[in-house]
Amino acid sequence: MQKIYISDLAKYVGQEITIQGWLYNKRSSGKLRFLVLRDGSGYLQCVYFKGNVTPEVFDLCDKIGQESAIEVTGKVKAEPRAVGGYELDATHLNVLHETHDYPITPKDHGIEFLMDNRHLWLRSSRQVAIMKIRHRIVKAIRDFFDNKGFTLMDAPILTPAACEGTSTLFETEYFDLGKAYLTQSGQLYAEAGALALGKVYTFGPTFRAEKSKTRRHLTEFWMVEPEVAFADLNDDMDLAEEFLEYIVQSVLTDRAEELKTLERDTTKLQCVKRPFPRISYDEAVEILKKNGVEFEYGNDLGAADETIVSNQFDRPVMVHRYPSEVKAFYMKRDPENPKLALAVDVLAPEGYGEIIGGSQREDDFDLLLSRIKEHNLPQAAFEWYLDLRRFGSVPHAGFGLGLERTVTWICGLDHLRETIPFPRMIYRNTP
RNA sequence: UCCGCGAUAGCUCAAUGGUGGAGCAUUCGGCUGUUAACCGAAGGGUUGCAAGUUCGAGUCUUGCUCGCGGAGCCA
Repeated sequence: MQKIYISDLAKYVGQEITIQGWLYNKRSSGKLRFLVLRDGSGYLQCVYFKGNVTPEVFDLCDKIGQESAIEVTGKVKAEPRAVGGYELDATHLNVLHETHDYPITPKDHGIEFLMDNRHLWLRSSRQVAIMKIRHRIVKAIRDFFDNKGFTLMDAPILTPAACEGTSTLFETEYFDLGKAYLTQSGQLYAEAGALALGKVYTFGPTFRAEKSKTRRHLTEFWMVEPEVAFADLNDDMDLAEEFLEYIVQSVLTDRAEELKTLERDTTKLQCVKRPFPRISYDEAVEILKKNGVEFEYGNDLGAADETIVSNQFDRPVMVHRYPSEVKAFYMKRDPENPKLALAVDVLAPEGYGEIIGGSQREDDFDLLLSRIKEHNLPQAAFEWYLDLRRFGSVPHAGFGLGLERTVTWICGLDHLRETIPFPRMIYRNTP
């Protein structure tokens, strides 16, 4: 008997096949048993009619519980009444592992219970859809940069010191060398890479020990950070908007089914086409004032402020040239106004907030050194980084995109904890 | 860290200071087209922990633990 996956059913209409999977749900009506099978590639309703199967098989249908591992055999038929459009006229049922009392039932559950059972929750159709979209986004990220001649050059996860000096770091002992820290950004290493290879990107997990407790923060999250030599802030924004358009359109094209499962309003995603609006920090402050917000010039935009600004547009908006005081030490000052940093934040629409933070980097040795001193950073730890300005320094720029925030936005979720298989948050590090 | 809310059956939730219930799940029975199927029955409880007020506490008070929502910080 030919063993196939549910995703390939269309090719086997009228043929007898076997599928291995798990019992997702079960319904019955008199002499009929409807077993809904999932195999990771899709869902299939298997119909067992009492007159077509042995009494043993029919009894088994009643006996096995949700998530039992099973092997079903029968004839594939097109069936408009069934979800997915196909159905299995089943004749055999082989139980590989009988299961009872599976915790996650078809009714509602609370978030604490679901998070405690994250390892099982991942089997639910909604979580499967999110993971497939996450994977498609990761693939789009890699394809985009690979196709543009970027080299993937990953940064270390164990680092000797803070990359930015502000965020709190996870600390660990490192043999006889004292403390090491889990990286909070691969950027500084990406800069070294850009001066070696021209165009690079890092893509990996990063860690922040901030005691953030919101729907937009994880202590461990994935970030992709491109870095380009001979690029300025405008080049950086050009790259960011092309990148985001590519990601969103890839998901729209290839994960329509999953977006439907999530009941995502895709008309909002279809708007994500170049060019994106570009406004300065000053213009953003004007928008806030027009909307009656009491905003003190010089502060960073809060979550509510970001929502007001992004609600003015139907696609991501790029806010550039922030006051340098609220931005990181390595960002280059605007030559036309040294109080401003050549930074850009990309705010996702629909209130999803910042998904990208980027900048043109300070490429002048003396200015960078003075910033390091202003921020009270240990100069010795940054000597290698200063070397990048000692030897062949050139204008360069890059940005970081938070993967989980991007998945949250594209999936239309209200919390990013569902976008990573096993979220790490301030009050949770299990399972 | 700060502000607010919560913890009752395996799960989701009810219960005026006065005999702790329902739906789902489970078990049993019924139905030849179910779509979170439906109908009937049964089993299932140290009301988060500790103390206090009261004739009497799931309910009121205090402390603790755990969690949720929001803020700040950020991607």
